[in-house]
Amino acid sequence: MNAPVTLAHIKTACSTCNLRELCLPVGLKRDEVESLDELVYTRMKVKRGESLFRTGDDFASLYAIRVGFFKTRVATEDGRDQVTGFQMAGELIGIDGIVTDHHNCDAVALEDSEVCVIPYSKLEELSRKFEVLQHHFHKVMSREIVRDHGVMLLLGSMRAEERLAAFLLNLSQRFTARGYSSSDFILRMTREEIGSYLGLKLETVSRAFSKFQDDGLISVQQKHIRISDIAGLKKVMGQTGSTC
Amino acid sequence: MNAPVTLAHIKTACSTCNLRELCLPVGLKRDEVESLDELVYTRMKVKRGESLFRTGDDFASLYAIRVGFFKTRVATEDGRDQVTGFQMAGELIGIDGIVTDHHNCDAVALEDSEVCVIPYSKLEELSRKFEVLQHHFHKVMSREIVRDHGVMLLLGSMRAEERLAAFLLNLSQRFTARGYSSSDFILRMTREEIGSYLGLKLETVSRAFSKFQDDGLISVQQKHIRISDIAGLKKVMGQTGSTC
DNA sequence: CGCCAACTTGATGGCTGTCAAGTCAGGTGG
DNA sequence: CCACCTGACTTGACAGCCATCAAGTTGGCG
Repeated sequence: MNAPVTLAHIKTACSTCNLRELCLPVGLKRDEVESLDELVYTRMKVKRGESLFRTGDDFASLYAIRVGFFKTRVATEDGRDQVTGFQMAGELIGIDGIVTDHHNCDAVALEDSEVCVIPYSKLEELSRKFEVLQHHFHKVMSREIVRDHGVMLLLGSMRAEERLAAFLLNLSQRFTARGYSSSDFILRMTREEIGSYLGLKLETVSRAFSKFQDDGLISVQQKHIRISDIAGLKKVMGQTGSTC
Repeated sequence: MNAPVTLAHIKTACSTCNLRELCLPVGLKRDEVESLDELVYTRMKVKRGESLFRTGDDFASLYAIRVGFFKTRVATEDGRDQVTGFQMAGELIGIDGIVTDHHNCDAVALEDSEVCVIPYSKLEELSRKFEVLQHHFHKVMSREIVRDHGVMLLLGSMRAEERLAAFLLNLSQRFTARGYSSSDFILRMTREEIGSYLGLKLETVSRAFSKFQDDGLISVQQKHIRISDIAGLKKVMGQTGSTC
């Protein structure tokens, strides 16, 4: 009861975090999770609109999102940019920095957020000790690669409405995994950011939302989305169009 | 001279491989590279058109390309597919399989090829022993993620000619790194495969090649490409078009 | 109450997909 | 050695999807 447990320690313990079913500790046993506790020294708050890191920043840590919502984006010299992902609680960002020791994208908070700072050198060190952690970390990176390939498929071969349907279904599924409604949620990003992610202009995104609403698949009220016909959305995503 | 060195051993030693400046041993010291030798037990030949692995196959190994050229592709149930990359000598494929213990894409040889088989469990085991190997493997995965983000940028925000210019410049650079001509090479893939990778139809790819030739940037003779104006290609890639 | 960013909706145009016909190169068999 | 065949490629004509430009609406916030 009176054990010398500091507030800071409580605050940063993976073993007591309510995200442990989603975050790095996924699938680890109780004592293994406890070994992770020493991985996370600090937490950081990032206000909406602020960057957690930017392209070119020195890379030192990965970040596990504890609360909030981020987007990552890459840019070219000539001003073009592309949203490469939207990340929510329990997801890990910053892996892009390992290869060059500098970050290769920007991570921007889309709402007031909080992240666990995971010093990368510490993660490598613990990975050498704990096989399960090592394997889990490799899985996280592999999953990101597979996810990226899925986005390529979307960008390379789907039409506007198919892309948006896929996007909504993906969000829905991820909200479900976090215990939120799968059919009723608030978008944290603008039409323009959705468009950038999907390779579309904001007007096209807006039109597709309206179309889905007219077709009775969803109802849209600005950022508030309610999905009324999941099967219908899946059908939109699946239809190849004209080619037989 | 008469040391009992088996042919098999010679054949699979990273420490004597002429790709060691490109492959897993990149940046490792001599004795560290030697520790990799036990990582690679076998080599495999894959004939042109054959698959090294397919979606759904059990995952057990990564593959380092020793000779040849591959494409990887993902597909949806409804028949759509997308080439996610072209891999050449010294590059590592199969990472997509870690997350689910099953491969998540197909890897098809575009010419008669040879790969080193790297048992994944062995790689994890050695990674726990050798910090440098661990870090290097993480870098390989991180690089793949960063590369994928670049492809997303290409697919999401570039026009047909910009995409093809970027593609040619990327190939050129990778050939250079392997000691081949940067301006004169044979494409191993068809127009359709290039199109799939770039999110374009084969006719559009063909037209863009012809346009580049008319503009004096390259000369095209079926699969034989000669780049005559690298700077010109870079300019094509850089031009944002109309938006200012 | 007014301002502004975000969003919606309409009109128009262009890039690229689609369909079609023809060319080229390499390999096979007579 | 030549004719033929096939897959890959090129080129043209046309159409459709989505970008662009423009105007108006909504909702949040000072």
